Amino acid sequence: MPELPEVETVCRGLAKVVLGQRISSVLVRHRMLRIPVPPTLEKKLRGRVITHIKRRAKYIIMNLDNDQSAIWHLGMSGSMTIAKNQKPVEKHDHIIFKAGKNTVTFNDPRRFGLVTMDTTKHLARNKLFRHLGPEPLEKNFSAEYLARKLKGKKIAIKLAIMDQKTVVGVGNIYASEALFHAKIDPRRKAGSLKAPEIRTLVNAIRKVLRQAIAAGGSSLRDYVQASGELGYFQHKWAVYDKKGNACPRCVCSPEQTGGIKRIIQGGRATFYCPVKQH
DNA sequence: AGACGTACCTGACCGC
DNA sequence: TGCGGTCAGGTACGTC
Repeated sequence: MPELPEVETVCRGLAKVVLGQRISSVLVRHRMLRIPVPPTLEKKLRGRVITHIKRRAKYIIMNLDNDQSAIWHLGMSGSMTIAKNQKPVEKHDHIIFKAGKNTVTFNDPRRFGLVTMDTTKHLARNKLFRHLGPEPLEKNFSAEYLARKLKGKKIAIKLAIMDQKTVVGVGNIYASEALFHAKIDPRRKAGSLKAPEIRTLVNAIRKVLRQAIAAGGSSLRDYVQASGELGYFQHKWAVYDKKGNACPRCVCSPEQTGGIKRIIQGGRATFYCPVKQH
């Protein structure tokens, strides 16, 4: 599930509980994630206090009091769970650590996720972060920036905004959602967008991400009492996974037009309204 | 350089 | 019930 809003929600949930806490134990049950879990992970985490937790793109960064940082990524199927009392170990629980009185579990069936370590001051130069574009919710992701970035590009606009070098955090769901709100056809060549369309798109990306974060935040209130699983919240998509349906405020009849369309771009499903998006 | 395609991995679901 | 095929929210890398 994790795109930017989910990762942000996981980050906030973790911060609430483990920030300032000391890690007393670390168990790694499976070392072959997207990249191997560093052999020194346990040693570098155990006994350390978590001093900061933040998100960069879809990565979670935990700063420790030894100038080291743990870098987490949830991949396609990863999750983090917090429990006051350690629950039974489940299949695909790869990393389990205790911070203060809580136990945090990283579970990832497909193992596209990762955890690694780096020196905190070297983070920006880390291979995982070096090529990343701006954060979509920060000021440097502007219409002017995006126009410059898209200029002359022949790839479809949907693929362009999913490219983490263009802007980070926009995954397959929010790419479709943002383009729907901006009324832009996902198949358009990125370089063909006019300045006003780019401005609208920047605002639409911001809007769908902010709304999703807000939805996640509201589901966080009772997170420990509930399942303890962070970042998995109900959300209403306008077009994603809605093939054949009427889109919100639909002006056409889906019986005649076929409603929301599903196509494949770059091997991934794209959903859009052929009537509203041009 | 940019545009593609493919690979990594497990599980859920669907039709036969 | 079993089996094969397809699909899934991400990213890196190889090839043209």
